[in-house]
Amino acid sequence: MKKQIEKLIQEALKSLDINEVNFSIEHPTDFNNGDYSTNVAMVCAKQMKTNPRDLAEKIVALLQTPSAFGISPLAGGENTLSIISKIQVAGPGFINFYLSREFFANNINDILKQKENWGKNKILEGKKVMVEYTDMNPFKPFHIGHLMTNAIGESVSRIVEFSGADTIRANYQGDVGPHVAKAIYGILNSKEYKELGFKNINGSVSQISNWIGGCYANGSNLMDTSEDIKREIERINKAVYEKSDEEVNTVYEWGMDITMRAFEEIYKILGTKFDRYYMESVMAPIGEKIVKENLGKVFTESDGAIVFHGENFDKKLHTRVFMNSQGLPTYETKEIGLTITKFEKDNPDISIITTAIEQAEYMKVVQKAISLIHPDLESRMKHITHGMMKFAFGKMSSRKGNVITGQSLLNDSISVVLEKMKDREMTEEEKKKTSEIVGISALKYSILRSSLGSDIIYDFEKSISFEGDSGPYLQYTSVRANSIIKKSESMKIGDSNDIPESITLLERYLYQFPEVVEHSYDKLEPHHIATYLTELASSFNSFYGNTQILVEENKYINYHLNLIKAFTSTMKNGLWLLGIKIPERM
RNA sequence: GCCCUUGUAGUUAAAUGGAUAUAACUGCGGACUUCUAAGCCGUUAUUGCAGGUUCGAUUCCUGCCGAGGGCACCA
Repeated sequence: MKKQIEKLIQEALKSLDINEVNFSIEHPTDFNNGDYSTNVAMVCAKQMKTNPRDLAEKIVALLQTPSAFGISPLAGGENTLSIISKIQVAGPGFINFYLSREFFANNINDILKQKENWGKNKILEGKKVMVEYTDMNPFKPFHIGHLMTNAIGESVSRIVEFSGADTIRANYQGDVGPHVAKAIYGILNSKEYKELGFKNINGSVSQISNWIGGCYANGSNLMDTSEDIKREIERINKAVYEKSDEEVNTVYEWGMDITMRAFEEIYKILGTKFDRYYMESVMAPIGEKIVKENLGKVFTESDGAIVFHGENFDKKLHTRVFMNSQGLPTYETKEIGLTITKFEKDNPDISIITTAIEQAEYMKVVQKAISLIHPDLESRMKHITHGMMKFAFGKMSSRKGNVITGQSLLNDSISVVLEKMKDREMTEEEKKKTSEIVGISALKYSILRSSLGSDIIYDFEKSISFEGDSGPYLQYTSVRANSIIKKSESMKIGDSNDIPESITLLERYLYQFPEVVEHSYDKLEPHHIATYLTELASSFNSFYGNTQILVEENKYINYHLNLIKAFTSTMKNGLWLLGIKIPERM
């Protein structure tokens, strides 16, 4: 559509002897100003030494008459042209295009035909895209920061998938390192373990996993209190690497298994299924080899360590250590091992990593080092960063134990939903299932509704909403629409195909869905979809509130039902992109 | 000190350089009693400050102020 309008204007410009101008075609914020609008007259006015309105009038005249370039938009030519009903000059010189009744009616049929493919594009057709997100650390709790990365990463994966790519979801886990040693120290010195060993540690996988998270916090805190404990944790750390202590090995295996299973339970609730799991301990030697091979070329020795002087290649970068002076690989080196592994094994066309913003500068340096070794990878690595989740009263730290776990937040959200549903006539089973779907959507939406840059100050009352601009609002609207369709199936409905003359706001939003998906991919920002769906749902609710659909007097009933079906298709696809499911009832 | 991100109604957010800055929450007021009221309708703006570029700036550039993050052996 946009391209067709652009072509028309290009033709008109050519006949005015204007070439190579960058003009834009966009949707006016106010629908009174048409469905599409272009600023071309303002852009060219100076060059043509005329005022924008006069030029705009001239262009419109060309567009409206069969002309030298042989297209007559209003004459109903082959493809385009019965779709535009009016072209008008307005404001400082905008040319506004109004789409025709016919266009909107055809669009609804189109949506019904395309169903689950409605909104997809082919930008990434034939390409392979890897998206890494969530990046859990075994032995540490799944907290709300991970919830954030997961919601964003999953949505980005789905947007990429909708754009035609073969999508691979990846998760990178810190299976070794000081945090593991601290947790193991905490476990070994817990009352429960000391008395009866593992026999004394009961509960569900997630409960035990929480308990391990507590042990980690204890271990961290104790480390600061005595040199002996610090030395003991260092010993455990070494033992984990070398697998040299039998008791440590046993606790390690047990803890890894439990925490990884607990994560898997949460991924399942959240709707994520990873295709690849990478472990830090495996990536370390791979990265180490690469760093050593490029010593003297990319990396340099300094004070006994191996470093990369980023500032020598880009003054905005800085120096980072890749191998410390004891000869051990740092996180930077592991990142290199990870990146190279990804490209060697899966060879994605694009590799996207999603993390909090604190990793931004670090990642730039590491990616620079990698692209010096493999220049062809530079344009294929993308890093998406998002703000951090914070408490109103300071930074959250799993080391201090003041974290809100993902699970407890989910539970809070779900119980709010249950409270709202207490008077609904549903089985307990259905209530439970529904409250889970709705509770998660409230959380996900609160994360995905805003652009990725800024921090989110976490406040359950304020940030998790169930009304208005919220996930449940979108679900509720879909449920209401579905229930009309369901009811209509058991009714006798005439076969009138009348189409109302006036065009609803709902229709003016519907056809824009594929454009929004494309834009969202282009920016790699899911919030454009969230914003759009809220506008779309709001336009549906207005329509719903002002129109009685399933009544005999409604002569447009078939058209309305198709419109509603087109709406529910769009909502379903759009919410899928946000990782949100729609319940049967709520 | 240098670098990155960020600053929009009382609050939380939106706005590929466009027209009268868009919503939600809160407050106040209202309608229907019908397909789910988690809904609908009405009612509030010096875009942190000062310059610049532009026909046009919340958006781009410069400086200042505030918030968060990063800058050598943590992950």
